[in-house]
Amino acid sequence: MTLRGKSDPGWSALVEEWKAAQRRLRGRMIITPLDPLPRFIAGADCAFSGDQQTIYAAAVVYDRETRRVIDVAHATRPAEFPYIPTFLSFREGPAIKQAIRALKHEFGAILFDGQGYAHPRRCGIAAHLAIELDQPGIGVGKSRLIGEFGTLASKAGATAPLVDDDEQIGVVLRTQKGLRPVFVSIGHRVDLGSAVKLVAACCTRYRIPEPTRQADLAVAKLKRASDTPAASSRRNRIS
DNA sequence: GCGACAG
DNA sequence: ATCTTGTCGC
Repeated sequence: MTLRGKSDPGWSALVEEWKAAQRRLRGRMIITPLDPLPRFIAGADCAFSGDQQTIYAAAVVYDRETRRVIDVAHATRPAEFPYIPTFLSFREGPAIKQAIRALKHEFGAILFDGQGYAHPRRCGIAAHLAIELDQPGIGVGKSRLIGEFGTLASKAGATAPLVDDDEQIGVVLRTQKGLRPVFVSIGHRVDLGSAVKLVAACCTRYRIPEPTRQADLAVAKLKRASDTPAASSRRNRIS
């Protein structure tokens, strides 16, 4: 990217290009039940180096039967796109896709950290990446991007529809009693009912479903190992 | 014009 | 996302 800020002439033209790309991807979205719910679920997440110049991504494959992570893959790339609300996938997408493609074990669906359909153009990061990878994908956001929702019970499993412009775009799901809910929306090759069931089925004792949580833990380790002063010194053979 | 705004 | 330990509250 050459233009760096909203004050640069041509910024709005770039924004329109990005929006057009999202609308094209949205046109390729396939909505269908995921049945039966797959046993092996991939999860992906990313983190940034202290100077913000490097993006670390991790992907895992989680076995719902044994409740264990059976595969982990990493990717490290330069961060070349800024964080702009509604364009998150342009920033994190390349690294996350690379990590997912590096997985060796098969999986039947991917859980992403962020919205899928629950996006202004119905193409959040989960939809964007799942469509490009042409794999079943689901968005699991820790907070809301758009949409309104009512009060939901405080017990685990409580849900409320997430609505935007008179359309249901997702489900607000409380995964643990008394904890803040997560925002579930479809990405690709799933329907909302299947998405919510799968996310709920991937939850153990934490707010975040295991595939995504394990990916978060994995990327934290990667970051620690490559972004730490001590680690850098060791790599450079300094004592 | 004034907020809101995934990670 | 990231800066950051203990601490107040259900």
